[in-house]
Amino acid sequence: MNVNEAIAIMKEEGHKYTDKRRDMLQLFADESRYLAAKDVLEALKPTYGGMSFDTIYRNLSLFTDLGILEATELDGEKRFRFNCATTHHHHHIICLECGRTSHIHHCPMEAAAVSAPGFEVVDHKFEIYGYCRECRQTEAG
Amino acid sequence: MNVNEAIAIMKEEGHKYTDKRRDMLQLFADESRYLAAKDVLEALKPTYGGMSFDTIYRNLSLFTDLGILEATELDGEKRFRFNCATTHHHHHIICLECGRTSHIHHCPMEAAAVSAPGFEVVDHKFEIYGYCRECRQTEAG
DNA sequence: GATCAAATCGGAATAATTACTATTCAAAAA
DNA sequence: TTTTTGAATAGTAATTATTCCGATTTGATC
Repeated sequence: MNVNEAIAIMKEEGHKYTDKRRDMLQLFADESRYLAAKDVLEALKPTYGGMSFDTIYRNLSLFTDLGILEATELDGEKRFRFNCATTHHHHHIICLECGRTSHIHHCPMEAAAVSAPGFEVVDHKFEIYGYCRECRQTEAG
Repeated sequence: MNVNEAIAIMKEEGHKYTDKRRDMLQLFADESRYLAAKDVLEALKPTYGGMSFDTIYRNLSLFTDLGILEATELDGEKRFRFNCATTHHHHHIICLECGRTSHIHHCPMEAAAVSAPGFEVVDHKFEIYGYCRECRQTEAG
């Protein structure tokens, strides 16, 4: 998934291509980490002074529905990142300080002998939380 | 972990034993599933008409700190359940409808060849979401 | 029973998110 | 290019979950 692919999907599905949508996509492409709604507002404030939260939330929701972004919930707020699992399914190691991520190339779903007969699985989550090397060094310094 | 153990821990740590705390613990012991703050209020409303959310949140937080409850975040709200991982570490299969849980007796942390050198792990989550047999039957019927 | 700190109540404050209406604008048609 | 039209947006109000705070109550200790 890259910005052009995302734009293609968006147009394909009959959604309008606006400056704000382009810049939001570019932001997520540039930052390979989880961002909250307020982070998006903060990042686009220099360009669009009065950008509405409504716009941000609506677009985050749209992009997630279209598979362009993936979402998780951490510390009381929803966070989004560019969907990097389109080529192969994987999970994330997430830094609690900066939101930076690494990949886990092992999906436990395969190994988990699901011991709940009759249970219909619709989703799963495997995430590791902690502090990345960079944040630990900053902290130490 | 059971109610008596929980009460023992609470007293041990110098916290007062109140009717509301006893009933909250009993509620979590009876329901082996994730409950949100409002679920607790709902359940204890017949006994204590005007129970404050402050009381509920404060106690949920206390119990979690003491290791009596474990918490997760789902669909915009924090949810809590009796800590059932005191004997052996495990994860949960969670019904999105009723919150009922089953155990996953396989922790992916052991197998996950963590590919983030320098990363300090502080927590991890492995959860499977879907619909349990009971809720699917209710839905179908 | 008296004392005191902790627990609780009730309501206000905060923060994230969603909803609503008037206005603006991208894209297709003329 | 201009017109048209419905989707997108701004600005603000409403909603929901959670936390905070001063006044009051209560469990545990003496």
